[in-house]
Amino acid sequence: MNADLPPGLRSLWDLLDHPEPAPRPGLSLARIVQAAVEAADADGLDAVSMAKIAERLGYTPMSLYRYVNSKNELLLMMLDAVAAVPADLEEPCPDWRTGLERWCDAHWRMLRAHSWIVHLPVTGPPITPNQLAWTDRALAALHPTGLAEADKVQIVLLIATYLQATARLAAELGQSARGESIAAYSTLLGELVDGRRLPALRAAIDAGAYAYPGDMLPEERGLDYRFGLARILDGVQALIPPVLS
Amino acid sequence: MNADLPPGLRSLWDLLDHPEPAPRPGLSLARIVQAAVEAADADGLDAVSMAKIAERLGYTPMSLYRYVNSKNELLLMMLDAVAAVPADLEEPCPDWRTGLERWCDAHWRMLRAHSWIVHLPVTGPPITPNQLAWTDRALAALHPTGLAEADKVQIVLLIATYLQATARLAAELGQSARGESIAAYSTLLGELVDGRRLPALRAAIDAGAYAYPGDMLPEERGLDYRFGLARILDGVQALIPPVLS
DNA sequence: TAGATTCGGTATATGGCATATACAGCAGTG
DNA sequence: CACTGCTGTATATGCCATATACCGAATCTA
Repeated sequence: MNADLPPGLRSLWDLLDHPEPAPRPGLSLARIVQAAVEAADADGLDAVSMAKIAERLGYTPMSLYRYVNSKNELLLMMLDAVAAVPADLEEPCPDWRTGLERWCDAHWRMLRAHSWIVHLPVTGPPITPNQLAWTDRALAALHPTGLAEADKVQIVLLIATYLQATARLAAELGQSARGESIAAYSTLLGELVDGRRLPALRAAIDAGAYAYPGDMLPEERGLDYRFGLARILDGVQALIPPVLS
Repeated sequence: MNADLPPGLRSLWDLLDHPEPAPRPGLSLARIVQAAVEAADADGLDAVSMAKIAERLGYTPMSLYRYVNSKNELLLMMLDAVAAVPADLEEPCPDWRTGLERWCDAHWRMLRAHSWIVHLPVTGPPITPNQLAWTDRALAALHPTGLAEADKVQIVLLIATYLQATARLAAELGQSARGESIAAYSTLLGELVDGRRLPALRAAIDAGAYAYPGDMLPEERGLDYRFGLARILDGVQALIPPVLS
């Protein structure tokens, strides 16, 4: 509309529709990262492109490169911005198991609150400050076990990768709202699986191992990390030499 | 039936019952998938674009769309093409633990032989024929435990996600040849980590938990899945009610 | 056998993407 | 005054997936 408006009037009319261009106190790294995180939280990683973030801030795409060397770097900064370790994890817990469970709970909440994290293109091993802070807290939680440092590191790796992978699966299954998609998944499985070709899987399906009652909340639906975590922690327990009392 | 099968998968499952008609000269689905797998094996997923695969076959980019509905579908087919379950997993193993270890060994070999698998953009929960075949074999391996089907499913999920995540980490760390990059990683950690801020991590580093002796092969270097797997299996063991003899 | 239809492959174009390069205004500073 | 650096912009390159229209040949149909 307003296509043939004389050039001088154009800006006047534009001012009517968009009263204020925008109060722009200037670009900054923090504003860029914040805008990118907001976009990703709302619409997923696809909503994070240099052009879209710049537009959201009222600038041109190239302007972002004054503050960020590449999109990959921006993604890393988004991750770190979102991965602050909550304060209540700081207090040491005498019981290693509940300490680790608390750690997992906090970590899980973070992953689920920003589910784009699990879709980030992988650039390298964990190295951002907050990633290392999470590692540190988990190692601290394992301190009461008296295990060797190398073992503790492996265990933290095990737990962290497990949480991440489970969050990823949960994000995939839960992306259509309200578990609708998980129901579709289980019925789909039921149709596809041939009992002659895949007898064990067929038996599991028939036993209802994939059918979660409809009145469960998504978090209670087997997308939960708790079962797997319990197995892992049992395995860790078995590694700790029994205390002679 | 099969009402809601995603479009890409339909053909994958249909191929099971009606194998491909004839390998005539000219383009074919099999040739496309094969070329794409070769490209990915050699140069990673970045080498898989419609144009590049077409060029590798001596055709124009759009020609591929006669056989494949989208690139995503092609990626799914690549995955399934590469994920055949080896025959020696078919024989049942009376000892569930060694059965699962064999399963993991085979799965790990597949993941490491085609490390692009762990970088595939995630499209949904596992649903291709061969993915389900792997699940079936793992469930079968767990049969001697006598556990509930739902528990077995969770355990398989746990193990599979763990393997995948570990393979992903291994791919990242090992991408520059010969563990050079893992050495760089550990020295980098040593420089970054402040003992006041991250005491537990600092202690682990100082204890050498991240320093792998240079004469180890990459597979023995803590990028191994065996430690974590042993913990998981110990945890599974703890779930099995002891047999009264 | 004539006409229509289908099939395999192609040409071209659209819109998105990250980002290299060059440049314009403006701040301050000598 | 000229100079320098800082911030944001304009433009362009090359890659990407893919929609649409087309073309020749084979195959089917009347």
